[in-house]
Amino acid sequence: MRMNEGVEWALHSCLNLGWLGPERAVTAGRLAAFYGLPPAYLNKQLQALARAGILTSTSGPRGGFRLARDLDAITLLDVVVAIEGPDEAFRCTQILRQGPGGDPAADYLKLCVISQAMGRADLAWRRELAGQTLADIRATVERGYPDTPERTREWFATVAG
Amino acid sequence: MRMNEGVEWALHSCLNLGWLGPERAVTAGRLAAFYGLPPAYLNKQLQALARAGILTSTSGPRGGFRLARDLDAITLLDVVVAIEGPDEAFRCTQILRQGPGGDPAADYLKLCVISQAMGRADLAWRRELAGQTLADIRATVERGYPDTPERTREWFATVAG
DNA sequence: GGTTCTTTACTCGGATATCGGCTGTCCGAGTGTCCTCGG
DNA sequence: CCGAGGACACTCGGACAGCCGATATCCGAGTAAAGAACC
Repeated sequence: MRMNEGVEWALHSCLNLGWLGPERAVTAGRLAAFYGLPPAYLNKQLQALARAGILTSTSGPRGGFRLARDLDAITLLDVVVAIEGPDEAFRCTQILRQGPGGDPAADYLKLCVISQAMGRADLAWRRELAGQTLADIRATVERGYPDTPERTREWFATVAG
Repeated sequence: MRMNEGVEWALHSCLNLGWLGPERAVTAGRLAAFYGLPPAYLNKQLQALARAGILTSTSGPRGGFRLARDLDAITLLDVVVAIEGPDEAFRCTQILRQGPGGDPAADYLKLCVISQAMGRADLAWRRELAGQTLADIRATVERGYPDTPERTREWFATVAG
């Protein structure tokens, strides 16, 4: 049960986009170079964010990605779902159907007590993720490392891309 | 981010072992036949439960698996960790080290705000899993389906294995 | 000089290889049982 | 009849393939900008 590595990249990239502001679009290559990530693969993740409506993408020269809305309207869950998909980790395969006394027509996703319990745990996880926005993260970072926004802007302004 | 299918099998098998009682050991083949699962693969999962101290295993004729302790001392988290391993789903790769201003010696597992936030979500998930024992599950099942214990015992007693 | 058209270079987007881990299977080590043989 | 020894069959345990999804890469469609040509 390993989460897609792109989730981490996407979260950090969204934060960076937040510090850079929505004026300019930033290419996947620039965002990848910031952390030394494979550009084409990060591009794939950013595409997923665009499909989910978290980013907007523009092609051509001076194109790239920018935030579709402010960071306080983007939760951690939004990003995770955009990359990982909406399915929960535990998937009940309804093996009770195969057992003695099992009803092939029953919906054990709802009936199976184990499925319910695992669903509650998944819900607690999602609730925690949905309770934190990227603006919260940004605020915490800026409180602990006040020069991060300026350094980030500087890097994207000076380093050739 | 898909959970190992063996977790579902392990949970259901532990419940069945709880209904059958600790007097007799039950073979992986019998437990697998109950749901029509591949016997050798279920055996692999049960081995993991034995390594984790949830089950005890005995070889030879009249051997098999039995519960190492009562169901009220086995949480859902115990079973999940036994099958999936102790690592959490989100693994911070500390990409901040590679970025400008990154400290190669810093422990970003603790410092990175994103890592902290994802860790909190994982903790909420684990807390929910640890808060429910298999005895709770058993009680809920018996409340909704009172004849399940007897039917299960009957099946294991009558069906040849 | 201004406007329009063409060329150009750049970026996203999806299609295409490659790799690791879950899924599934098989055979050997160990062990309890049953039978046989001897006392 | 009773006990000891041995053969046997059964089960776990770990070692060995197969397959699917994540990882990583590449090339084409579309586009905005820059330059050239024309008015």
